Amino acid sequence: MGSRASTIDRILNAAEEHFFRDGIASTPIDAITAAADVSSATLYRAFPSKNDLVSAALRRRHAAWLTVWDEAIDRYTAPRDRLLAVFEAIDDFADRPMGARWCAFLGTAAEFTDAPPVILEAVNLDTDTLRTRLEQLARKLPAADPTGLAEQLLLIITGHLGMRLRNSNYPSATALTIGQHLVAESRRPHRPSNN
Amino acid sequence: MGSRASTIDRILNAAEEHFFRDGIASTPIDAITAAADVSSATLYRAFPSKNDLVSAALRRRHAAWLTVWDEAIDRYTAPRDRLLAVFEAIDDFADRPMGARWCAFLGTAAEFTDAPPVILEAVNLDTDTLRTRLEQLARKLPAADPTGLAEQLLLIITGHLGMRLRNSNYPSATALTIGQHLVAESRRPHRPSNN
DNA sequence: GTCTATATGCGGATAGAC
DNA sequence: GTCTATCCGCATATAGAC
Repeated sequence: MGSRASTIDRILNAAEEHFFRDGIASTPIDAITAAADVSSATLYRAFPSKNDLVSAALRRRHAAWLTVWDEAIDRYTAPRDRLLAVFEAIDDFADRPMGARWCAFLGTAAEFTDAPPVILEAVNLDTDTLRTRLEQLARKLPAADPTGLAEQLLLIITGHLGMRLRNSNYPSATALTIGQHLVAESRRPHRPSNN
Repeated sequence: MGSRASTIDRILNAAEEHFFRDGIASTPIDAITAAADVSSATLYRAFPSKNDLVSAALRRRHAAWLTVWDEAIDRYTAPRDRLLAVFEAIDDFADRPMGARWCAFLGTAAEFTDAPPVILEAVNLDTDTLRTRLEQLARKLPAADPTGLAEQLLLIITGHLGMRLRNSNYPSATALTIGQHLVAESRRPHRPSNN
């Protein structure tokens, strides 16, 4: 404390804050260098291109998200609660200083039609991790189709994040309620819908 | 047929196709003028600025969406089916020639941190119409809380559209299944969750 | 109404000194 | 490693002719 963050950390802090709040295309490199208090030459020495910087910021952010999520999961013991803790984790993550406007990964995916490989991989890593870990958690409870339940929850999470574009402080209650319904419903052995 | 579309229509066609597939910031005006086969002076005569063109394209698209949605609703008579027809309409709309990569309105909202008023209004119009009409349809069936059900469906719709960013041809089956569950569940009189 | 030509400003990236 | 200064290309928008 008191000692200044390293050059690279300052750049990544500024990148995360600006890219994922204002958008990548809308954030000139100058905004990053100014916020990090480094020259453009220094930035380009550490990160060969703007896209490389985006990728690095996404990867660091992904690691931070997994930590927050793990902490939320570990607050509970019942498998159902540990699965639904993801909604609490999303709130916790958004409350951090560098919270994105809606979702850094979806936002990045939305900005690129053909994302460069370094960026595409970082985005896909997030999706894959979400899906895989939701499925692992779903397997711990008596669900007829854990894979399907995980997919449903992934859609709900994506929907909740997307709702922030329609209303910047969208509350998480609706997503949580739907999640609870789906978990309850998942016990039944596949009743294909004509109610 | 055979007669060429009007200048304005050609511009709007090109705008819709490029803006909502490639992104607004990533689409230079030159790409629009080239596709519409007009000069930049002609475009700026019809639309004072790029933002005005974005707004006009959004408004025309919104009207087209409502038509497709109405057609889907009118294929059914049962209130439940008329409510869930929104998922069919989304598929129909995406299958059109000028289908967006995920959603023109959410995509536009994602690109602007502080959207100019003309654009913000066009985006909000879409959200408001979705919410209002879902609620009207929900009122026709025996739901304990039609407003809440409409909100849940809006979140599902947003989630389904957002999933296209994770997987460009995301099937609508998951969203429809969740929608069916929620409609079925909505008959019960508010059982707040500890199952 | 539509064109050609251009003014004007900005953004990503680099050269070269220290 | 970090700086200052700058190259180069591109994007929005306009002037003025036809």
